[in-house]
Amino acid sequence: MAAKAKSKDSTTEERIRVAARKLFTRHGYDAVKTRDIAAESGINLALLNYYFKSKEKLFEKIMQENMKEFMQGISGIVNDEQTNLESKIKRLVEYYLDMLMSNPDMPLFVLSHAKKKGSKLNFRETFAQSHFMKQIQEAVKEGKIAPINPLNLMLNIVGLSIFPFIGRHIFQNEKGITEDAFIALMAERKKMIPGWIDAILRKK
Amino acid sequence: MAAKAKSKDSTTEERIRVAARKLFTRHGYDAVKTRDIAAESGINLALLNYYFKSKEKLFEKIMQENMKEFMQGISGIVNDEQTNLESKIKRLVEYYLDMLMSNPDMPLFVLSHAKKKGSKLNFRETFAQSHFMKQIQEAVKEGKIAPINPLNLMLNIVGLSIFPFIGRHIFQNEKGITEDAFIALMAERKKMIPGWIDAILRKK
DNA sequence: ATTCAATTTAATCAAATGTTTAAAACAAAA
DNA sequence: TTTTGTTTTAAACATTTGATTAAATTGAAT
Repeated sequence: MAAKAKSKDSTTEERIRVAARKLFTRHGYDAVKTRDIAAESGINLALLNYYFKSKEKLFEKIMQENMKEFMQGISGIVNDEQTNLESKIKRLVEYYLDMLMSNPDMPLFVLSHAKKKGSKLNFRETFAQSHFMKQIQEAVKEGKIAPINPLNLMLNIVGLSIFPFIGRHIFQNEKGITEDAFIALMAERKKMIPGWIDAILRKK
Repeated sequence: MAAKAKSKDSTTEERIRVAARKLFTRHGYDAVKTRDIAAESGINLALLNYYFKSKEKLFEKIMQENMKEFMQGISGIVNDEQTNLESKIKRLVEYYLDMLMSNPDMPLFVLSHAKKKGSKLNFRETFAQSHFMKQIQEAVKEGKIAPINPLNLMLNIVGLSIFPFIGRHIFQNEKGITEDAFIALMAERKKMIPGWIDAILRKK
């Protein structure tokens, strides 16, 4: 029974998928070979084609998963009619910081592959029809916040949240900060970014 | 004479270097094949090895060039003792926006490869000993700006400047904004970012 | 136990890839 | 014109790569 439960938790297909996700997310499509994935998942090379038909098909699957995870929580937040603008901004920042703390390679992967057909990722579209966008426009009209191009606001929220993960290797190395310091820095930013965005919005 | 002048402007080595820079910057190391570079530069495949010894050596050369360009103007700006804090921020933003408008693929390349040995890119180090850093610390001490971790300030300046280029494919596509709109958006940000940073620094 | 389907294995295949080789072509100097 | 050095060319090489194949093994149903 224990053996059966273990088998259920780790099917061959699942092991391949997990290994592929790890490698593709970190290194991208071309740098990762089918033999790398086979080794990482502890399977025979031919099983990759047996279960996923081709390297490319496997990659597309991983790409969809990553894009979905990157976007998944956003819709709920930006379309929630029970929260105000300030709260939405805070939740967006928290969503990204939490997600990326557990998967720091994700944004670089997502942004590197956003141009591929099939990626189906459109920030602008997601925000354009949202309740969040309405709230911004109303606040500008009521003079509660400084006029700002909604796309710029979106870029600022996402950029301030994501950029440190994308760029972490340019300051996290032997001459830079440690892994622990990076984690502390991100925790600090998680708290500070909503305030920074607020300052930008209230700029005179 | 005209033929001689032309030959001087376009040596085989130079043509290979230019083609390689274009392709590597856009697509990265593994996705670009030696035959791609040969085709792009209009040379015989073996010349790549004749002039640069190996694909890897050529890539390292391109990587150094790109890293250098990415960092080159910064030192001058952050160590200039004749300009104040506000002016330095403005010039940093302008430096990046101008550079990246003419080479939008650069940041993704630089950040993707920052972890490779030989990349010799360290933001934190560049800023840590700078006059800019001193100015920040003094301004905080004098209560002129809100206390802020200098690394966070640096990340905010660079992130707000660079992120739209890194992320442009997630909002610049058939369902998103046009190339012209992107250029206009960047021109707008070039003007707005210094003010946003200022608002962040003066946040109460 | 037998049969059939599903999964796994190891070898093979065809094409791609970075590199090397040797000869041809070119350029410069004597 | 000849010699020497440099550059270019096309073919070949050795290895890598994604994919296929056929047989063996395993698992499920009868």
